[in-house]
Amino acid sequence: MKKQSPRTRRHIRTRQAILDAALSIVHEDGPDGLSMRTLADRIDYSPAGLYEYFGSKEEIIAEVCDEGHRRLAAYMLEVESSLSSTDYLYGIGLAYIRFALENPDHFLLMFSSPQMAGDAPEDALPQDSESSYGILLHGIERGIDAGAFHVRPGFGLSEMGYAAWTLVHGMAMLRVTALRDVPLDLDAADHQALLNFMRGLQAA
Amino acid sequence: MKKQSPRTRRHIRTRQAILDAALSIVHEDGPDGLSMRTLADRIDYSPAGLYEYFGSKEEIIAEVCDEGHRRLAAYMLEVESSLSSTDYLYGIGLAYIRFALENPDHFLLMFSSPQMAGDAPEDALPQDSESSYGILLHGIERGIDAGAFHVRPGFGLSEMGYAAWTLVHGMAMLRVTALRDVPLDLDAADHQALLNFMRGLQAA
DNA sequence: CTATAATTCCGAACAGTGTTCGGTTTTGGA
DNA sequence: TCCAAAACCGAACACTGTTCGGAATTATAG
Repeated sequence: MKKQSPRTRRHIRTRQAILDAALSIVHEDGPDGLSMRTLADRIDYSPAGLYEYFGSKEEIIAEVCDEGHRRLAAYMLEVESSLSSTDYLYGIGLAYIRFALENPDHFLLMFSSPQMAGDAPEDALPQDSESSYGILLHGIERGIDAGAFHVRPGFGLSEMGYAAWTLVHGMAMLRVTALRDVPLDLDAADHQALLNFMRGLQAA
Repeated sequence: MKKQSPRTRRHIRTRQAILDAALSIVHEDGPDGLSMRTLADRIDYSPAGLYEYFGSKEEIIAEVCDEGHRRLAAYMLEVESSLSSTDYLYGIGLAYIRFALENPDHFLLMFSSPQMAGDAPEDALPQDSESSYGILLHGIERGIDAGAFHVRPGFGLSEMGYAAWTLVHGMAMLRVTALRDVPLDLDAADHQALLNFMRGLQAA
């Protein structure tokens, strides 16, 4: 399992250049600005040449989405783990929303299409500690272990994680779609919604 | 303000036929199946003829989205208003999700694009009792008036409405995108998430 | 009833899209 | 050195939304 030949090395390099250019275009001009021709132009290739590296445009977009999920997870990993369990979970939620607000087109691309999203749902949601959902689950687990969150029949870690995910996802999604340009203090509203969520977790 | 001439009557009739056909195509083949040519074919028109009734494809889609919001509101209006305030609000949330699950493509079309959605956000969200959000607000107001939901500083009707909307929207959105085809009992998870939300509202 | 004007409708075309194919050049290994 | 594989591109195909010119239809005014 050594290094590859210079050819395959260039291959993966230009492959990455394609993905980088695709991501740039999405961030600059939105998903509609991403065409095989503009993409090829940016890296001085012919449109046909791209098909030497990807089977279709959808494949490229799928990889852009994967990168998005990695970055989303990175946002969530930035939260200080020294915080109290409630503050920590609160920070996780804010990080999710912040990623959406700072990368609206990327976020929309990741979660607007029925497929996308690297979900390998065998019989459960991805619990690996490097995926965004896994990090979220970890935050809740901390609260449970600390006795801050109250587990009850039918409402354990999984259900709490689902509830938290849907809440922050709904806030993020609405703020980049229907509530874009609404002149209200949605940060404050998010704050209150998260507090209310945790009140439910803490209730005896 | 009498009836119109037979010409304008035909005009609005074919106009409606276009919208009906567009909605059918979205439901049958998804948004990608909706092209000006397939749309024109279905009502025995030429593609160019459509531009006598709509300025662009986007205009047509915008009206399809408007119709979607009306139908979403209709789902929520079906909830028995004789229920207790908590059961009523619970039903409202389920109706929102049910609409998304039964009309995934239509729902995605309504909430995937940054613009869309008939949001006239002057300085607040639409509170009219015929919009989906207005109905949701009404459900929460009932709980407040009945003393079931506890108002606190910074967390009044508006904030509760926002929190409820984002929660059900997140559940609906994820279930038609990332969580599509996940073999889990998400209905049960939705149930628990809604219960947890209300626990927060009820907490003293 | 007859001109005239407005509306309705379509064929054809334009610029753009993703993708495929054939052929040419470049490269790596035997 | 020779050959095969990989890389790359020009041209084309089928599709998209949209525009334009003209023809057919319909309503209105004289």
